[in-house]
This record gives sequence, structure tokens and C-alpha cells, in this order.
Amino acid sequence: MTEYYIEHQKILVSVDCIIFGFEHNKLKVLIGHRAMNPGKGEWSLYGGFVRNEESVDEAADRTLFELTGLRNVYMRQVGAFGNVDRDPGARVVSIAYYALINVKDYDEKLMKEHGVEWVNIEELPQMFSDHQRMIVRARRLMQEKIRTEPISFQLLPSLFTLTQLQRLYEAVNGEEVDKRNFRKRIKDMDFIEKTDLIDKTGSKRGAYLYRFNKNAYNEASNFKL
Amino acid sequence: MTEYYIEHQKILVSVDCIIFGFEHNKLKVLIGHRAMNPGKGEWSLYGGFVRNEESVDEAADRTLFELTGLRNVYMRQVGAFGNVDRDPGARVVSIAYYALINVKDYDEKLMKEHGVEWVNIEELPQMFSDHQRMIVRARRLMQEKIRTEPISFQLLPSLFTLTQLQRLYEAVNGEEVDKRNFRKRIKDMDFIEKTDLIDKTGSKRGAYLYRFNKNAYNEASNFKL
DNA sequence: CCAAAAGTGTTCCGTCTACACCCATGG
DNA sequence: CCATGGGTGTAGACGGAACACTTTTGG
Repeated sequence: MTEYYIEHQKILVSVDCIIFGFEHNKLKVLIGHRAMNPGKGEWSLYGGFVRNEESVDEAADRTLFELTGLRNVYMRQVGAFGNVDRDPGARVVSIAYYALINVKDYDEKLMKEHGVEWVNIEELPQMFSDHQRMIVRARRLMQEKIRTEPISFQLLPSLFTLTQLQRLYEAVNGEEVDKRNFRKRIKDMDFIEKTDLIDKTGSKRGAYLYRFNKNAYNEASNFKL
Repeated sequence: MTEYYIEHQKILVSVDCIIFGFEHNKLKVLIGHRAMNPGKGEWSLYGGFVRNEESVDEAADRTLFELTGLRNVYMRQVGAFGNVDRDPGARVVSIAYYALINVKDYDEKLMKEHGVEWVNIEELPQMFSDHQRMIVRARRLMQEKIRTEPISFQLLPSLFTLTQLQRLYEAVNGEEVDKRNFRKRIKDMDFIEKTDLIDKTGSKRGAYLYRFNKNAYNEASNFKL
């Protein structure tokens, strides 16, 4: 009884990855130049086509892995982009995903091989097709998420200072926050643990390093920043 | 240079509609029985395939129109569902959308022709494939949206009582709210206008009818419920 | 010794929550 | 006349926002 399906039109389905990173107190996106026509050379997200034997989520994981060599990355779907002429070369429906990585997990060699760069999210260039819209929507979703779920730690090294964490929130939300209020909120969350290690790279005095304890978080879940 | 695309696999892309309605103080979803194998007879969302000459959003509009005869309905994308075996008959990636309609805009005749029914969202039956997950996610998104945007009015007649509006919020969020606090918040929103009409169907005393003034809302946008 | 980042509490104000009684009317 | 839903205000609790000074140390 699969005849029913036969008459319908099949369409190319792709995934596009909005890869967020945090560096020099700025939120960044990893973008490159489109390798193929149409639109060759234009700024573009990294993407790939969905294959028959993989789910869409798996295609996104695979695509991210191709680019970065990283697995088990935090990824969430942004949504489907399906305008008829969004890709001038063919009818392509694309499912966008955003990913959060620690920039230091991604080595520069791979970056250069693929010709991608970290670009400040406040200074996005013109981009191919609807890729800029994808980024804007991804950022909005990420902003909402980061207030109520501990995803910020995906963008930081496993040990981080409170100032780093604060700068990250400021970069994501685009506005400064009060240091004392911020740290007060941190204190209420037992799963953000102070270590006795000290980071001296950011200041002369040095700052305590903290770590996110995932196990302690599970079912403590009183996250709010 | 379209050769690049040729080697990739095309996939059936469908849309599925989660149609919300509000009736007898309950939030409902419009679902029917699947017409085709595999899964014939199972409870199912109403859906359709995306055609080459239409965008995915347009396919959703068209599908909703086929079922209800309604145009310009409030619809938002839920997301793409893309597991390999989500449809046993063929590889199908489906984009889910939720829609909000006033149940009275949908006449029973059409409903019976298509064999669909309003089902209480708290009492969903087992459903075909991942349709239940789609509904759960749609509801969650709708709950978030209804707190900060005036979409509730899409589910009500253009004239409504404050009790109706309150019951709607209670049904959507699954918890009761305080009448006086609720009405206080309404008073702060000038774009919810009291008329001098009275509805006597819900009580002996009668209740004032209100209306949402869309023009007054634009850029007043202090919505919070 | 000084520039630069780290670290630390309190007060105020606005918002949210809890709560109970009278009104109007149809049957 | 009474059962049913409609309509109204206040006080106390809570959470968020504003705000300034001391500490440490590398250069």
C-alpha cells in the first residue's frame, strides 16, 4: 500500500548549522564561503544534505562532525526554511540547527581547511539565501534557552571564572548586567561549584575557577539567569 | 552548475497541522483517522505533502484550507520531524505547524466529511507515528507564546467575556488563576476593550462582552498574562 | 605605587499573590 | 427566594534592581 506516496514530489532536504562560539567577550558564529554555484563565494552557513538512511537530527550531527570533528555537541533545531526559491540551484528545504561549542575544542587547522571563520554576531556580513534569517532566529532561541537551562557551559571551558560567565551572558543578551546581582544568583545554584584553582590569565590578582556539576544539576534544576 | 545537487537524495516532505480550538472550557485538538495504509484507521493529524511550486508555509496554509475552508489563520511552525522510520510507508520528513481557530468558524458538515473530531488535549488517544509528540511540542510552544502575545483571541469569538478568556488561559496552562488578579491585568491593557454589549448565555446576570483591538495593540505591546 | 580586575551586602521599589463579599437575574 | 455566575480592592510577601568600596598583585 505504498502506492499512495508515489504520486507525490520529492524534494532535496538539507541541514544548516549555526555554530556559536564565545571568544574575546563576543558571541561568534562560524561561517565560511560557499563552495559551489549558485552563490559561490558568498558568505554561508555550513550545511549538507539529508540522506535516506539517516534522520534529520543525525544529518545535522554528521554535518557538524564533518566540519569540526566534534561529537556529542549540544544542538537544537531552529526550524525548517522552505521558500520555493530560497536556493536558486534547486528546490531545497533546509532544517536549521544551532550548536554550541567551546572555541578551543576546534583547532585552527581544520578551520582553515574548510575555510571557515569566527565572525562576531553583531557584525554579520551579507549572506547567501536565507542564512542570515536562520542565524537571527537561532540566536533568539538560544537567548531564551540560556535563561532557563544551563547551556552556557557548552560555550566555555570546563573551568571558568565568574567574570567569563558573566561576559558570556552579556554577549548573548546584548546588554550589561550588574556584577553583584549576577554573582548572587550564581551562589544560589549549588551545581555551579567553586574550585580552589585560580586563573591568573585574566587579572593580576587572579580569579577563582568554577565548574558546572552536571550530576548535581539533574533534578536540582532551579536554573535562572 | 546545478549538477552538484543531482547526486543527492530527494525525500518526501509533508506538513502536519495541529489545530487547536477552545470549547466547553477545554483546549481541544482537531484529529481524525488515517485514510491510508500503513496505519489506516489510527488516530492522526491532518497533513499533506509539500509540492514543488509552493513553500512549506504555503503547503501548511493549503492543507489547513483543504480541511477547514479557512484562510488567514494564525499558524506557526513547530519544527521538523525527521526520523527515518517515522512513516513506515516511505521516508517522509514532516514539518509540523500549529493553528489556532475559533471552533465556531468550522462547521460540523465539513468536519464530518473529513471525519475529524475535536478531542480534549488532556485525553489524547494513541496516535499514528510521532503525531502525539508533535502535539505535545506544539502545545508547549503555544503556552509560551500565549503569555506574551495576544494570540488567545484567535481561539475566541470576536466578542467574548472575561470569564471565557480566563477559562481559556486556564485550559491552555492547565491550572486555575485568580479571578481578581486576572481581571486586574486585563484592565492594564487598553487594547482589550469593554463594549456595552452583554452576554446572557453564560449566566443569569449577564456579563460584559470585550473585544481585542488589534490596531490599538500595535506598538502598545505591553502584553503579559 | 598604581592600574586593573576580583570580590562582597543592603536598601528600595514594584510586582505578584492571597483573599471575601455583594450584585443581578432567571427560574 | 435562592442558586449561579459576575464583578470589585487591599495588604503583605517576594524578588529584582540599583548601588560603592576594599582587596590583590604584576609591572
